[in-house]
Amino acid sequence: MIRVLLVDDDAIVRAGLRLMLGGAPDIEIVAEAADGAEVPALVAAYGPDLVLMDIRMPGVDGPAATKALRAQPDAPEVLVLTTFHTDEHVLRALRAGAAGFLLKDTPPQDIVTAIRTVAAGDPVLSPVVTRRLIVRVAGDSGQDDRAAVARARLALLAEREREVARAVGRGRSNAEIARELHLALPTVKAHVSRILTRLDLNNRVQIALLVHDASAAEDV
Amino acid sequence: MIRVLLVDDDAIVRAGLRLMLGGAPDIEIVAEAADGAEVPALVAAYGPDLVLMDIRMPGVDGPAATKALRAQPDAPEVLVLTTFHTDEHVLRALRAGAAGFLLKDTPPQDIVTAIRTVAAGDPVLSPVVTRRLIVRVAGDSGQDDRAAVARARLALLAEREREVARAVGRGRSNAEIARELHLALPTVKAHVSRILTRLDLNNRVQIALLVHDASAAEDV
DNA sequence: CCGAGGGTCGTACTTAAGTATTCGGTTGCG
DNA sequence: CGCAACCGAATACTTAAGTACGACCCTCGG
Repeated sequence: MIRVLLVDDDAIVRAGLRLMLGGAPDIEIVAEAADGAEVPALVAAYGPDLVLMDIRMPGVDGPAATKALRAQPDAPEVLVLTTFHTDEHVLRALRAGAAGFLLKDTPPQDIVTAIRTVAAGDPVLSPVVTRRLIVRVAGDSGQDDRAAVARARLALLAEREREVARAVGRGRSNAEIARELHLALPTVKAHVSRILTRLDLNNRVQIALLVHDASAAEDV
Repeated sequence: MIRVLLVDDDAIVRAGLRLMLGGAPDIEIVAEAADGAEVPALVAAYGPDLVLMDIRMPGVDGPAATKALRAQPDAPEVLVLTTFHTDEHVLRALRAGAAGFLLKDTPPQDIVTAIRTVAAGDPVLSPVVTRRLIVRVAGDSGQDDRAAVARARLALLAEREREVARAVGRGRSNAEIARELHLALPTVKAHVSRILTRLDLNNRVQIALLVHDASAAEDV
């Protein structure tokens, strides 16, 4: 039996969902809330397996409530069910730790399926949301290559040189680098100079950009 | 009727899929290929609605074939079906333009459903893949904030100053910027100097880093 | 109308960055 | 062993970056 906590400020929506989920024998709505602020107490009281959460609510909204929830150990899974699917909403919800993101126009049967999937620990996203995520990662095209190339280039440097390069990448001046790495100023200059010739760059800004590229985009 | 082209170097896998999809009355396998190189010709000849594509193949592999395909107008949708789901595989496939990415251990019924979904234009991802995508975008946590903060700071600058800042962000020297923006060197220096004081920075490298932060992470 | 802010440029100066060359010590390799 | 690399450092120099002031023009809002 999947124990569900329903969180939506609209009583009509809650009624609709109750009706919709009533047909599923393995799903039970154990409590309801109209505000994210009530969620922690209800979760503590009823220990639901899953929280069906709206995003837009007065007071504590969905993502905020989700974040608070998921910070706890063995928190229930959160399935966000909403009318709004702007980039901001999607991102906030997923970052808050939601395992699913469905639009309210999803067919009832699919919502039931999604609840089972999320309760089982698998993620579920509406097609629109999936498409955006794909576009987002695919939009990074070349990013990975850039990062790989940058890393390969930095690999050409000696250990100490890479340290200096990283410091340059943090926006440090030669003098600061000298202090940080316990070196004399001329030494730092020598390193920077050799980094520039080795990597065929013109100035420290380009070192900084290269270092940044190298540290970006780890892979999916 | 969904017309499918089957692409997999393993004849046994193709036989298995043929059997698996035989039960679906609305799905028809119109052709098969064992190599990505054959795909363009077969697509041209049979005009399938969907290509069920393996990733690892001798010669032209799945992502390469997908990329070639999707470059054409009204190309068929591509559903990648594979045993391997490393980050690299997933990314390459999605970037190549695949609309779906399923693992071969997906239950037959779900594969059939996925084919219908993808043929209808909606994306489909295996839970593992979905989870990675979520982790990836969620992993950017704070990135957005950094980007937003960076953009807000750049917004403090006048239009011309921002242009100079962007040039600095490209690793340009003052002299180069002067040439690019048709300015005198002193003017560029004046701009850079005012950017530094306004944004409370110490040197041009930090301007570059700020510009980079600002241009990162557009939003889903 | 006049001041504020943007944009441009100039001169003059200080400081930081980058180059060149040389040196000494260490470690690893053929 | 001898050579090559890495690491640290020095001196001396050139060039770029950054600061400080002053000046001019333009536009826009009080």
